[in-house]
Amino acid sequence: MATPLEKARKDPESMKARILHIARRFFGEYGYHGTTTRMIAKEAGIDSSTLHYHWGDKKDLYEAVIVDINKDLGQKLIAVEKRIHGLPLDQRMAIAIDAMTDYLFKFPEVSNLVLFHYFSKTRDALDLRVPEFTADIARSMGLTRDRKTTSPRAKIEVLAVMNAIHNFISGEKFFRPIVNLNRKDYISIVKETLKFVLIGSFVEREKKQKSS
Amino acid sequence: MATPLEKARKDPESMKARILHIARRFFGEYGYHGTTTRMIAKEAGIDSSTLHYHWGDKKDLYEAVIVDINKDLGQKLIAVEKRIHGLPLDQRMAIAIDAMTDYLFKFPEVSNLVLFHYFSKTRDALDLRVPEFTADIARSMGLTRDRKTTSPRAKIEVLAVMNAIHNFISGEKFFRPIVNLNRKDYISIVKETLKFVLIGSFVEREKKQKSS
DNA sequence: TTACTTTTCCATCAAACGATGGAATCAATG
DNA sequence: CATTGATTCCATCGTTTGATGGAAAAGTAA
Repeated sequence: MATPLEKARKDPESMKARILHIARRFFGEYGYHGTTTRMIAKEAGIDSSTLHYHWGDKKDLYEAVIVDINKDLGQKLIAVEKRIHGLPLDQRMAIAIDAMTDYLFKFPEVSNLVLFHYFSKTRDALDLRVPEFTADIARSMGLTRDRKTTSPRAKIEVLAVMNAIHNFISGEKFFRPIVNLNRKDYISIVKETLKFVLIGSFVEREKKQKSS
Repeated sequence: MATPLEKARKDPESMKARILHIARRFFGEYGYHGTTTRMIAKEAGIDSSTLHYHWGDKKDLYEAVIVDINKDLGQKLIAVEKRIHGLPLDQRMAIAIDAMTDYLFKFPEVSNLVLFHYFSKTRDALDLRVPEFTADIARSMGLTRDRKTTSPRAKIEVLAVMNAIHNFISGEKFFRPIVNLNRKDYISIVKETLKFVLIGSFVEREKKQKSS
C-alpha cells in the first residue's frame, strides 16, 4: 500500500526523499523541460542511474513532485482553515494571507510548481490529476451560499487571491530588483500590499449584503 | 539601423515575421526549453536551417520574441493611458482593466511570455533587458506622490494588478475547466471579478486621503 | 539570356539527453 | 563467515536537439 512517495515523505533522510526534495527545487526553477535528470543527480551527488533506480522515468519523478507539493499545500490549507474558523471575514483573510505567504516564502518551489502547472504545457503527455482546492477555500471563506455547489464567480475570486500570493513568491527574483528592497522588506511589503488589495472589496461587499 | 526585428515588424508577410509570430506562440506555451527550433520550423512549413538563416541561434530568436512582445505591450499601455487620462480613479481602473484584458485574451502569448519571464529560469545564460512598465503605470494611475520617484509600495501594487490580469489569460486552459464555463462567459466573469477585487481598495483609500 | 544575390532545403555533425544492462558495493541476516 | 537483497556507479545505447556547410532553387537586374 505504501507508494514510493509515501515512503519518501515518511523518511526525509532517505535517498528517495533527498532526490525528491532536490527535484522539487529544480523543476520549480527551470520547469519540466528546463530540468535534466543529470542536473538533479549531480546536485544530489549521485549518478543519474541511481535516480532512475529510485523514481523511474523523468516523467514519474515529476509526477511524484507534483503530488508531493500538492499534499503539502493541502495540509497547510487545512491547518490555516482551523486557525481562522469562526473569525470575522477581514481577520480570516488577513490571517490566511499572512500564514500562506510565510509558508510559501519558506518553500517557494511550491508556488513555482503550482504556477508552472497553471501556465505552461509539456511536450511529454503527462496527465496528472491535481487536487483542487478552490471550492474548499471558497467555502472556508464563506463565499458559497449553497453548501454543496460553488459558483464560478466564487471560484474565480479564490483563484485571484491565491494567484496573487503565488506570484509574489515565484516572482521574487524578478520583482525584488524592481522595488530594490532586501528580502525581509520585500516580504513585509508584499504581505501589506496583498492584504490591502485583496481584503477591502470582500469586506465591503459583505457589509452591503448584511445591511440589506 | 533597421534591426531584423524592426524589419519583421514592418512587413508581417515576410518569412521573418512569420517565424517570429509562430515562435511567440510556441515559446509562450512551452517555454524556452520546452520549445524546439524544429517545432517552430515545422509549424512554419520550413526547414530548421531556414529558421537559423533568418534569426540565428535559438537564443537570438527568443530574445527577439521577448523584445517584440514588450514593444506590443508598451504600445498598448500607452494607448490605454491616453484613453483614461483625466478620468476619476474608479473609471480609470475599470477601463484599463477592460482594455488590457481584451487585448491579452486576443494575444495570450503576451501574458504567457511575460509570466514565463517572471517565474522561470533558463539554463542558457541569456540576459535580456526588458523595459519596465511598473513606474509608468503607477504614475498613470496616480499612485506616485512625487513626480520623479515611485515608491516600492506603489510598484508592488501595480505588479499585483498587472499579474492578476496576466494570470487569468495564461491560466485559461487550467482555470476554465474548474469553473466550467465557455470561453465567452469565462472572459466576462474574469473581467467582472478583476474589477471587483482590484478597484475597491484603491478607490476607498483615495476617498480617505481626500477627506483628510 | 547571363550573372549575381537571396532564400531554401538536404545531409550531417557534435553535444546533450533520457534511459538501460550489468558489474561493484554496501547492508542485513543466518 | 557466506548468502542474499538492496543500492550505487560505470559504460554505453538510441534519440533528440541546436547548429552548420554546401548544393539547389528562387528572385533580381543587366
